[in-house]
Amino acid sequence: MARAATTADAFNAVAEPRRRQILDLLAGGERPVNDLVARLELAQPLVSKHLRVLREVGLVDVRDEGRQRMYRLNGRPLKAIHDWVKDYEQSWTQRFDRLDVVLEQLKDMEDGDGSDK
Amino acid sequence: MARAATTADAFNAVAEPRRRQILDLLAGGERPVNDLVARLELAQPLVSKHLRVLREVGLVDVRDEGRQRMYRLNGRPLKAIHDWVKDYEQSWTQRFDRLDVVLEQLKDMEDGDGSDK
DNA sequence: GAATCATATGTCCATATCGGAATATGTCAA
DNA sequence: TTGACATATTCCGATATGGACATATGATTC
Repeated sequence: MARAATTADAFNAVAEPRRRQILDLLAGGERPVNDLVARLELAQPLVSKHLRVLREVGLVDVRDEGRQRMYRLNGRPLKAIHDWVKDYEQSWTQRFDRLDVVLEQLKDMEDGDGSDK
Repeated sequence: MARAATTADAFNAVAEPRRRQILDLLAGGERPVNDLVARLELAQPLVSKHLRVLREVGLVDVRDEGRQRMYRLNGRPLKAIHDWVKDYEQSWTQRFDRLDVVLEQLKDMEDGDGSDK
C-alpha cells in the first residue's frame, strides 16, 4: 500500500500548505477560482486540482455563477482535527515542574552528549 | 516535485492514522517500542519507521533504557496545528441564522438536484 | 564468545502524489 | 457561429510513501 490519498480525510487534505492557504482565503468569504489563482500566484490548473481535493473531503462547496465557480469554505470536517489536537494542548502548555520529569530530561541531555563511548 | 515528505512538518506526520494512534498511546506515558507493537498489532519494523518520522518532526523523544528504547510524547509541534485549526472553530460552531446564507444554500440544493440540465 | 532479546535499517512493490504543459469543457458576447 | 473567457481534466515525470520481508545493529545474559 502507498500513502493514504489526500482525499482520505481532512487530515490528509490539509497537510498540503497550499490547500491551507486556499482555506485561509476562503475564510474571508466566497471567491471564484480566478481570484484564488491571482492571490496565490499559482498556475490555474493547480488551483483547480487543490480545490478538487478540498471538495472531495467536503472542506469547500461550489456554486455556479455564470461562467465563474464560486467556492465557499465549509469548516465542518476540520472539527475532527480540532477534536484530536485539543487533547494535547496541555502537552505544550504545561509547566515542567515535576521533579522526576526534569531529572529525566537532564539525564537524557547528558547521555546524548556523545562522549567517546 | 512530489508530495511533501511526511517528515516535513507536524501536519504531514500526523496525517497518518497509525502515527496518531502512537501519539495517543504515548499520551498515557513513556513506552518502549515493544509495548507499542503489542498494542497496535503492527509489525515491529513498521512501528519503528513511524517512530522515526515522529522523531524527525520532534513529536517524540527517545531515551535508552538498557536494551529498550523508551519513547515519550512531545506535543509542542502540535501547537502549530492547533493554532491553525482553532481559527476555524466558528465555522462549524456557528448557527446559520443569516438569511442570505440560508437562501444561498437552499438555492444550491435545488441547483444540484440534477434535473435533466 | 555465543545466543538472545529489542530495535533499526534496507530492499522491493504498488500506489499516489504535486507540478507543468496541453487540451477539453462550458458559458457568455458579438 | 465564432471567439473570448473561466475552469476542469488528462498525460507526463520525479518522488516518496506504507507495508512485507530479510537483515543489521546493539545491549544483555550465559
